[in-house]
Amino acid sequence: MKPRLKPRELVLYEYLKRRRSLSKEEIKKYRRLDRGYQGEVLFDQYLERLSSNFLLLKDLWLSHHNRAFQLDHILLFHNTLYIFEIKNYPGEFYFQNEQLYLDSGEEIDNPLIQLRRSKSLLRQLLQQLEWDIPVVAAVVFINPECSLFQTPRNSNIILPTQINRYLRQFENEVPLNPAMHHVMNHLESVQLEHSPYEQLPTYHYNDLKKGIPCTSCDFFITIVEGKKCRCQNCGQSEFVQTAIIRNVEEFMFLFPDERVTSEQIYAWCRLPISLERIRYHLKKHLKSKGIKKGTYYIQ
DNA sequence: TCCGTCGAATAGTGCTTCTG
DNA sequence: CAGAAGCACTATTCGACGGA
Repeated sequence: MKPRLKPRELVLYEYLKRRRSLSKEEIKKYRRLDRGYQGEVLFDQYLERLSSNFLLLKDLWLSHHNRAFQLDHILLFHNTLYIFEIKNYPGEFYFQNEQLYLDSGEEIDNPLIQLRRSKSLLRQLLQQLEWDIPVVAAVVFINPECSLFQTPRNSNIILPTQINRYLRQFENEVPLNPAMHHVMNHLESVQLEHSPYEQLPTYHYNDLKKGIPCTSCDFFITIVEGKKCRCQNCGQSEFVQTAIIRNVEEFMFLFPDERVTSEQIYAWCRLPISLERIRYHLKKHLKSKGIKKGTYYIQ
């Protein structure tokens, strides 16, 4: 099973939090994204235990009549599609009049409404292609510390304690209809590249702390010993080349429009090593474009 | 056009790992 | 175990740029 990729927004926050302070709003958003991602990874682990009579699509953004919708998990069985929306909320919640509230009484978005919309749009998308495939949808509250009260009956909500029992229904599935491969390939081919609702925080090169963050404690690496560099804070050591390339990837992610030159990366890594050494690794791990002055590197 | 500066390429060095 | 091969790194060379 292909590992689930972290959403771009989450990766961006992880990079930014090491290099500048986040605002309260940014911290809130970062935590929400991280929790969501952890929930999806957790559900992936449940699915890994299932037999192999199904296909799985992860993290698809689709669009039908200009209305975008996201599907965390799509499972394709013999002749049915299952879509699951994962909620990793910790704490206590209750339903009242089709609305979802925090224990404190604050109303939050009802995932059932979002799910209903996704299901409807997916079904329309399939119908347009003349695929008459039933779609089953459910919201999975995956956090073991989540309690839901007054859950509406037949509401397609799966609570943490019900997940295993729910998934057991798939154990005796008949072999997959080969046509489902076409459905999967089609859905993959029409997926949107990014979330249309993605709101990336703004940041500027000059505001970001330069250096290479340690892989285990985020402290900036300052010690180079031979081929390895070491974190002064936790002692974690890493090959200089992997640390540089890791930091180059981060630079490319943060500044996709900037050219990766040896000088640029020399300043970005801020390691006590020569510019030539940086250049050596760039040349080795990336493709160089241009000659002499102005040479830059691409993946 | 000349010349100083900057920056990339390249040849060379020393160390490690592989192989017969 | 010795020589070959590969790798990481450095010193030097060479070319481009730009100001006078």
